[in-house]
Amino acid sequence: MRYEQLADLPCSITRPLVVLGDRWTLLILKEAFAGVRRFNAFQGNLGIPRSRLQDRLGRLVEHGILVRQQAADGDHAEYRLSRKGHDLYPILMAIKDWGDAHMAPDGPPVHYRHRDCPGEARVSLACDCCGERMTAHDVVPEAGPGLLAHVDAGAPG
Amino acid sequence: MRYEQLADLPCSITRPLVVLGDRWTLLILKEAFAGVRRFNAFQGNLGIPRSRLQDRLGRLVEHGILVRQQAADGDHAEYRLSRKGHDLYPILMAIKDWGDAHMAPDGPPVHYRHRDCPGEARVSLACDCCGERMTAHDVVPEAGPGLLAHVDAGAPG
DNA sequence: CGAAGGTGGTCTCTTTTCGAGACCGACGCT
DNA sequence: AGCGTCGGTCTCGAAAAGAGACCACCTTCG
Repeated sequence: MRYEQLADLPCSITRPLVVLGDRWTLLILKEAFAGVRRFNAFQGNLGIPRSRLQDRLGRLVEHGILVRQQAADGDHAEYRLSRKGHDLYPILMAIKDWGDAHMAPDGPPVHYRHRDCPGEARVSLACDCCGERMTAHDVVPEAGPGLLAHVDAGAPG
Repeated sequence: MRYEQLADLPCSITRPLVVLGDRWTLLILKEAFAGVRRFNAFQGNLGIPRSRLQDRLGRLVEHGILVRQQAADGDHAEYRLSRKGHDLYPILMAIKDWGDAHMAPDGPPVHYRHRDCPGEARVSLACDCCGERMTAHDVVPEAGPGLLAHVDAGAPG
């Protein structure tokens, strides 16, 4: 039970990771972005045990990342990305960039191409004020409103 | 044993996730980016069981993401980010952006500020050719050299 | 009608992983 | 000697994952 409590920490990296940080969740979401919507499709594509998939899909629905609904044409279930889920795309693309750079000795297995353009999707870290590119060295952490609210609410320690 | 074999798939999202996709690994790396280098510091900050930490650090060193060395001044061990590890930063920042947007009702707990600038680090997905901002809808997957090499090498199926 | 096949979903049983905390040897200090 | 800290190891009970059978429901097709 200790691990789940990490979600209470005032940290916007830790909190998502408690939801996304496991063996299968991000893989399921990757499939969802590839257009997969059906239980058996997720299961077959990933080789994930059915009970595990059931659990993970349920958790993602609980968190509002996926939405479960009956398909319009038939009556089978569909799992679709919500807006919140859709916003996870940069995370997957950042992983993709790293994978291409460091785990793809033969070059990228897949190009994530820009529609109607020779270019390719790439993630970049930049300053939202001056627009300059940034790396970890350029970053200075500083307390924000969420931290103050957390302290005011009587955080332990 | 099935799960580890996902690393053989020609997919630059799947392969990193087999390394990074678990409860603790990305949290450890988050600490590393925050400047943490010592075993006991990782352990204390995260509350991770010592044996687990030992295992994870070892795995990250094996993958060349962290480098273990004896500290110059003393003789205690240090774990530092390699170049490869350093390149993971955009992933953590993408997670941070999502956490700020969807899991921080009181606002960001921490601002990742640009040094000497009022701005803040933000991840964006853009085309590396025309520079246009992109979302999942603008992306078209297309076979790349890594996929062809994988097929030529006699991939199953 | 009844069999076949697909759907999402559940249950059981075994193996693997995780978590908590004691324990260790090496080193430094006093 | 006595104590504290360091990274690291060991044990053991608890939790999670994996495999695969099983289920009810619905279509389709003979």
